[in-house]
Amino acid sequence: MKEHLHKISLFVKNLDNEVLSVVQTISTTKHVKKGEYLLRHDEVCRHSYWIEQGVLRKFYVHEGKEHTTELLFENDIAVSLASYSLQKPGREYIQAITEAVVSQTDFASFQTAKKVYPQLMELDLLMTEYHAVWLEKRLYEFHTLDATQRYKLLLQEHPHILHTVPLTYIASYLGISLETLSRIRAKI
Amino acid sequence: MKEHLHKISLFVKNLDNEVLSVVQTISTTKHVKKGEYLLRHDEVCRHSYWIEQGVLRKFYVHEGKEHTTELLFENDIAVSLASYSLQKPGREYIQAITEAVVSQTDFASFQTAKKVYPQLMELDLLMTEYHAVWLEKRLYEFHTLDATQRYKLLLQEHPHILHTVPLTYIASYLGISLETLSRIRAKI
DNA sequence: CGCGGCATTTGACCTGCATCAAATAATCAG
DNA sequence: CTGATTATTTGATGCAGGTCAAATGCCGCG
Repeated sequence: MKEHLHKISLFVKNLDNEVLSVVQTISTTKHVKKGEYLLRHDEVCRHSYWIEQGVLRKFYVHEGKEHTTELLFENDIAVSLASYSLQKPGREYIQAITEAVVSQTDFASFQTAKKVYPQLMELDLLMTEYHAVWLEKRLYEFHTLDATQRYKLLLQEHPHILHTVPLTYIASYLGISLETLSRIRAKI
Repeated sequence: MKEHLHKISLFVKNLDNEVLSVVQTISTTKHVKKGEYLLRHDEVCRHSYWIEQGVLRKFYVHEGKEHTTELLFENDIAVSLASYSLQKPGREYIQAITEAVVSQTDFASFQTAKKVYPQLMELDLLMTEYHAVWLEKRLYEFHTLDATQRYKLLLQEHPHILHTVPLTYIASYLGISLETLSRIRAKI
């Protein structure tokens, strides 16, 4: 995962100034309050959000229960891909779980810009590849690690997570009940 | 998922002939025998395989046990993304589970072609988006459906699967033991 | 300071699926 | 056709993690 991120940031570093300024033009900075939603179930995801500050989560509701699919931190990109890529309503919510600052990019504008600047098409590809590989990793972890191992790994990858993310969301992200998470924490 | 595939095939239909012929040039047809491997653990995935005929599977081995991550049919593309996108060794195997015919495209050549023909870059993006959305769907199903429901859904989406794919691989793909699959089938 | 409301823990019990072992059934070479 | 081999089923048992309920801790606030 590290290598992928490195490849992307290298690519961004080498972008032409013209391209960078175009991206600037079609993006706007947005301040969001804790608890605020950037996307709701059944809405079309018309923006991608580059997180400058704060923590967001992505989740869906199934049988009255929230399932957290992603926890998003600084420099992550929040977008509901299924909805975004086809511009049709999706099932996911995107919510700020702390005060946050995001750079919002409009889907349509970015689409147009990509046609004019192939570099942006390539960047989009790189980021989508990264997302796909991340999803594969997540599936892999669910199939090869038990709850305790997944919790430990999460702490390792995000040492500060306990300060910013409530245990409910962590449990949900790990795919376990709050009670089980509590027992895991008691044990360690 | 259907819409995504439709979008992709529409895009391919509208590709310039020049671009199509370039793709032809950098691809070669390959006949693979049942059981044959197109990729092994720790190898770099240097090709993508467009399946013209037959069935393949993608899997990895963890603690001596095979985990099937994908079952691939006609018109699917077999590639180990984590390995392919960074051209580094990966954990996955790709194996033919029936006699098969695939069109093999070289990574490096495709990379070059994409730079020359932005349409190919766009196509790659569309396919990668599709793959990512498919992975999200798979995660969703693991978290919201029990083993029986997943089995039924698989049959619904691939009615002929029982003819071509041994139960071992189906169980492994569903993330359950062979015994559990057998009990599910007895019950229905 | 004490109270109401939320977050977290603890306990008792349950269930889906894994594992191990053994019995059948299907397949195939000779 | 027959015995060996592999695929599938059936049975017995165990366990990770779920659910429900109750207890405890932790505020902010009047």
